[in-house]
Amino acid sequence: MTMGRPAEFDRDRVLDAAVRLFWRKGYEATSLTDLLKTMGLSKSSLYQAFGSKHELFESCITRYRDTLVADMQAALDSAESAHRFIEQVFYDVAAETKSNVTRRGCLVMNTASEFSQRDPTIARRVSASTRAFSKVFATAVRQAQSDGDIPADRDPAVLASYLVSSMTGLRTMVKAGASKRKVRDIAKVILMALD
Amino acid sequence: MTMGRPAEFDRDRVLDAAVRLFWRKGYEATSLTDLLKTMGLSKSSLYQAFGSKHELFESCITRYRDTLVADMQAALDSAESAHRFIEQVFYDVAAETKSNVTRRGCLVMNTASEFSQRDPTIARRVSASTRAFSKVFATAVRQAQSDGDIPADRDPAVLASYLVSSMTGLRTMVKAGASKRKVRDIAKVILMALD
DNA sequence: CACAATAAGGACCGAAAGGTCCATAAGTAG
DNA sequence: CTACTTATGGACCTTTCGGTCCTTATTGTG
Repeated sequence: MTMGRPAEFDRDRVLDAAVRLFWRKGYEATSLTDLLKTMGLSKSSLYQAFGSKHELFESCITRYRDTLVADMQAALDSAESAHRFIEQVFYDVAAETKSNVTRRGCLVMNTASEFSQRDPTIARRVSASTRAFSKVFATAVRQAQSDGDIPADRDPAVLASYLVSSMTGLRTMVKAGASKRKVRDIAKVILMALD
Repeated sequence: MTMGRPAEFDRDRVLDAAVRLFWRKGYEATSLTDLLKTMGLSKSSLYQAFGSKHELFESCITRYRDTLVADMQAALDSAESAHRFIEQVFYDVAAETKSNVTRRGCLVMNTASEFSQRDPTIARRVSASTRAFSKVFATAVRQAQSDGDIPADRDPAVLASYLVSSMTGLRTMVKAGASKRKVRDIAKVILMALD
């Protein structure tokens, strides 16, 4: 079996570039030309490696989800406490207010908002990703409960969903132009639900 | 001064049709052809009456905001209490779970998510609309405070922003495929912040 | 009735969309 | 070195995009 010519690009690297682009501009507003330029490859390469714009997008959602879940898990593991981790996640959103680069919400929830409705394939991925995020939060909540930072009688799954929902809302507020101050005030109220 | 031929369509009627379409599909995914069909008018009429797709969208945002604010205000006025009004607004979101027609979030926040970033004109409208929604909530909070249903020491403006943020998150959860049960559970946690 | 003013229909436009295809380049395995 | 396999670049294609413009229809006004 012969191997043929090897690709000149690293799949994950160019996928990350595509993720960033979709993340910033959404699916519809991102053109093939945009993608080609950002990913630094030719049309043939893109189609051969990823199939189509739509399939590329699906791969991006998956990659984004895997990366984010891993990052969250790592942050949780290295946090001084699970409760502190949850707090930090929300206060970090306030930082997104300033920087232009990060004022883009969450790719998964942006996608839910943009066209989860019209596209069953995407809908399934969005739903799966939401569950994955929720799972990390649920772990954090349970941990915080055994630390005594969250009342033991609260349902971890419900609180986790609440955190995902609140996170989504807060990041959308950032996109809507809320000030750092306002974001922090809202975060404070959100976190009160854990007491 | 002569008057010329009168338009065959009612401006607000066709605007409402456009609102519904943009609301469901977003800006980019809505084509002129879509709009023409839904609004039931010819290309010339649309351009003459609304200028361009972009200007039409701006008009839609404004119309949506005015309608929604009026509806909210009316619901608040006719509610048995301000606190009950707030509760109802959130539990109503759970109803959006089933019906296909209303699984579309809030046009303003969808817009914030879709392309508020890239478009200063839209960003200003989104921000203004967010403030308008917040204002209604703030009124409700103050009213509920004087009713004794919300502690008097809470900041009405902050709570109002929190409600807008939470509302946005919750409606996005619906779009992401959350079940009615889950939406109601989250709503319950959200409302706890008012106690 | 004639004129002015506006609406409506639809042909038309350039640009850009996503996608295909083919010739050529560049590797690997024998 | 040859044969085979895959990658790459770019020409090309169809469709649709938002938008313009000109003609024709329809109304109010004097």
